[in-house]
Amino acid sequence: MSPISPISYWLLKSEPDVFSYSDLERVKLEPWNGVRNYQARNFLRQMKMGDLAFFYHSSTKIPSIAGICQIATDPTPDTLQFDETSDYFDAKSTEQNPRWTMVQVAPVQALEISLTQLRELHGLEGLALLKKGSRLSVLPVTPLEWQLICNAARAISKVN
DNA sequence: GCCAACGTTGGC
DNA sequence: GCCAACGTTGGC
Repeated sequence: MSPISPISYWLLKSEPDVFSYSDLERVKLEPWNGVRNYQARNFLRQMKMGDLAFFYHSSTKIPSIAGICQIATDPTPDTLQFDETSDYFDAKSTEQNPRWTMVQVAPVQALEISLTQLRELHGLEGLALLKKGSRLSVLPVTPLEWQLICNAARAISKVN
């Protein structure tokens, strides 16, 4: 009776100096909070528990996808928006009408492919990550793009 | 460290 | 509602 909805795919950016994929493997579960951009927030709100995401390392020597993680919860209000001591506090947010959203993420597996290698693939022309000037920290990936990237990353890791 | 691109803020 | 000024992001 309950139709199984297909999972969706995403990409999450993180600066590895702040929080890396290996940090996620260590802690096992991490709240993806502090997102304060409406477009990124709207994507967070579309996530469902069980969705998969690439974990992308930005602002680092070799910007890369570093692993796959799973969206481990449905979206909930970002607790930091209510915390007056947090940099992410938002005085305009109320418990009744929260403005910002978070999910929790869990590691699935390490998977490496650099931004340069991604740019060399054909079929990623629509991927927001590769668009000039794109600064979105949470963005959707189509099933085709997902498969293409996973296949390419595995082919690369066999060569190395 | 530079700088292009983008988002936000605030005066008008 | 416009837009200049400013702050941030993130690749290079």
